[in-house]
Amino acid sequence: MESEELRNVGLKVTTPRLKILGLLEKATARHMTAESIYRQLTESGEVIGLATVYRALAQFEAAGLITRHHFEGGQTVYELERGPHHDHIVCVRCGRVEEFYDKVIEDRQREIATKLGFNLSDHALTLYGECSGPDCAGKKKQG
Amino acid sequence: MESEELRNVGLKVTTPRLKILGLLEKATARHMTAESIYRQLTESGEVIGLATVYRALAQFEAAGLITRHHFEGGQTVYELERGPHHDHIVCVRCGRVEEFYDKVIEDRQREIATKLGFNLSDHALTLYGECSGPDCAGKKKQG
DNA sequence: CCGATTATGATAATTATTCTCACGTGAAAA
DNA sequence: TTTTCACGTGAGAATAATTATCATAATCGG
Ligand SMILES: [Zn+2]
Ligand SMILES: [Zn+2]
Ligand SMILES: [Zn+2]
Ligand SMILES: [Zn+2]
Repeated sequence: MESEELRNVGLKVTTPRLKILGLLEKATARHMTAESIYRQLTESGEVIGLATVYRALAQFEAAGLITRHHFEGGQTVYELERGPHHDHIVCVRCGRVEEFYDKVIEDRQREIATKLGFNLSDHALTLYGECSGPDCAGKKKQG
Repeated sequence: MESEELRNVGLKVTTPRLKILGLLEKATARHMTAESIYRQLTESGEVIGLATVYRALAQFEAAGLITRHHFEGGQTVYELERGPHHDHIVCVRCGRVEEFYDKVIEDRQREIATKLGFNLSDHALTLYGECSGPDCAGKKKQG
């Protein structure tokens, strides 16, 4: 139950928090912006403030329930922190996001940080390119 | 001469552009924000508009003269595109930025993109951690 | 030097996010 | 249950970063 998740991290169980967590669970879109979360909830009849969405997301992130990513183009997305760590590759044409995990890269990062005298605490790796998905395949070389 | 650089990429040689390029050359700080560039120029007596700084930076980036990086904490920095590609490691405490290049990681990225059906065009890799520099060494565990 | 074109500075407008605050709610205690 | 009160919430104001507007000014080929 989502209520448990909230209690486990010391957050009161409130309707807005449950709605937001619930939305993120419905893997409809693993990566959502604060705005899209607000919009989806509002459009489905919920009465919620955008500020509440931002507040909840910040708390969830601090509690480790979700992760935030800054992609180019100014979009900041959030996703549930379920399963192991992974990084992203974003299609610069259609915006599709895929995930990947590469042990070699992860290990190298730690080595590099150590070599430079840093105590690695986090990292952000995002690849950008054109994908071959249905939304992109036919759009080559056109406006 | 910086004027050459501008002409080579098809940009008119203007005072603001020269001042900004010049500032970036004076490796005083390899990584600068639009605001810091504006401030330094203004404080040194130049009359320049912040909008002009943003415009010039965008044009320089489009022309490949400089590169832009989005770091956590909302800071967007620009740096001259001189020498080979590199990524960054940022100290989360003092903000110090170091650069590194790792062939293993660069190669893996390309392989990963290919495997996922993407035509890799760019990537952003930033490591975060605490450094052992002079500004940080003594600040452990204190506010 | 001249004029068409492009750039610039001041400032308004946008966008994304955070803050403020009066009011509402969760949950521990009575 | 009811009480209590710290904490959460919605609406909208306030910030911060970036972009757009526009009248004026500078660039540069002729
Ligand atoms: Zn990773
Ligand atoms: Zn993801
Ligand atoms: Zn790289
Ligand atoms: Zn440091």
